[in-house]
Formats: sequence, structure tokens, C-alpha cells
Amino acid sequence: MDDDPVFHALADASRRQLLDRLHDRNGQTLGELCQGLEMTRQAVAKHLAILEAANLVSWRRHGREKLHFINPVPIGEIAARWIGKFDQPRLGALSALRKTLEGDDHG
Amino acid sequence: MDDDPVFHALADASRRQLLDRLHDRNGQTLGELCQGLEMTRQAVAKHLAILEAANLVSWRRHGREKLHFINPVPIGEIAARWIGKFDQPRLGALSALRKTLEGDDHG
DNA sequence: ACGATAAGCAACTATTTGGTTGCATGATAT
DNA sequence: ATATCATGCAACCAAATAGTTGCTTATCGT
Repeated sequence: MDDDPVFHALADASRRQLLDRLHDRNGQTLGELCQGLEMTRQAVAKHLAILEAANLVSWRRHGREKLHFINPVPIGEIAARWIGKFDQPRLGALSALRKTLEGDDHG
Repeated sequence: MDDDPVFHALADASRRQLLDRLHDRNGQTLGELCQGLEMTRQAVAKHLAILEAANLVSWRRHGREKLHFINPVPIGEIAARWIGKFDQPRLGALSALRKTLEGDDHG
């Protein structure tokens, strides 16, 4: 697997904020996601494109609206992998965490 | 806490590679970390400085050598927080993981 | 003392990135 | 049909980034 797009997508505070907003309320349109942000719609659209490329956000068209949905799987995978790599020796809880992740519906 | 330096530091593949190398063998010098990399020593030093700023790497002087050590704590914290935020509803193992992190020697 | 080795510092460059403005497309409602 | 609203696309710009080269400082071994 190629981690890089996910790490890259998570590196920007604006993009993490967008994930926060989607986490708060899933299925928002581009316009909704722009509200209250000090950014143009086009800037937000670019951030969303990066999040989409990292498979962190997916979308569905509804008429002329584009509804955005968060996908927590890549975050979970990276977290599990990196905890595993750097913390595993001292974390007994990890195996349970791993099992939970692997037993889920994301391959 | 300010996540941003950690996310930013992890965003670069070269820096993740440096963490991999330190994970493989801890306490390496700058020169050792450079070996086999398609990068100048100065470039590696800059990456290490960014990792240090994110508290992901610390170092100790040994004569004229600078020994680098990995610090897994920030990775664990971020992983725990982000799993918590985006995956917690489906992860029972997280609370144990959190406890383990909080009970450790890192303040 | 002196050459060799390890690292530090600073200036410079090319590329990437986050953001913009302007215009085009497509769906909705009257 | 046509005005309006939501989004798409492309060019452009300024700032940040990854990398370089060149030079300096400090320690080790002889």
C-alpha cells in the first residue's frame, strides 16, 4: 500500500478541519463545507480533491449538489501500522486493536 | 496540544524513511543515517531538524558525534486521538490503548 | 600541532503548494 | 426559456519546501 497520499493529505490543517467538519456532520455539500471558512470555494474544492485522492473522502452526486462523506478506514490503517511499528513493543493493547481493524469490513 | 508539527513531519517520505531507519537501529549518527540515501548530509540534517521540532526524534552528543533517537510518543498520541475521533465508535480496544499511553513515562 | 572526520551554518535555487481570479458547465425553479 | 444556484476547470501568484553548494567549527587520532 502507498501511505504517502494519506500522510500528505493529513499534513494540512485546513484539510484536517474539513475532516473534522465531515466527522461532525457527514454528507455535506461543497458550499456547506465552505461556510465560515476563510477560504474561497475553489480552495476548499482543491483540498477536497486531495482528500479524495487519499481515499479519505468520497462523494455522491445529488442533482447539482455533490455530497461529501468521510472514510475513516485509511486513518485507521495508518494509525494501526504506525503504532505497530513504533509502539508495539510496549503496547499490549495493540493486538486487540489490530484484530478489531482486521475483522472489520475494509479488507 | 499542537498536532501540526507532527503531521507535517510525517508528511514527507524521506522523513518517514529516517524514522524507519532509527526504528531499525536506534542511536545512529547523522553520518550513518545518510549512508545509502540519495541525499546530501545537509538535506538529512534538515529533515532531522523537522523531526526534532515535532518531538519525534531526540539526540545526545557523544564527542563530535550526534546520536539520534526515535520518540514514539507523539505518533502514539496522534494515532490514539485520530482513531478516537474517526474510528472510536467501532473500536473497543481503544480505551486500553489510551490508558497504556497515559500511564507511561512521558508526562 | 595537524590532518582527517563529524557536524553546524548560511545563501541560493527549483519545485511544490495553498490560495486566488475569471470563466464555463450543468441542474433547478419560475 | 432564462435567471439562478452549485459545481468544474484553468491560469496565475506568492510563499513554503526540499534540495543544493560552500564555508566554518569542533573533536579525534597520530
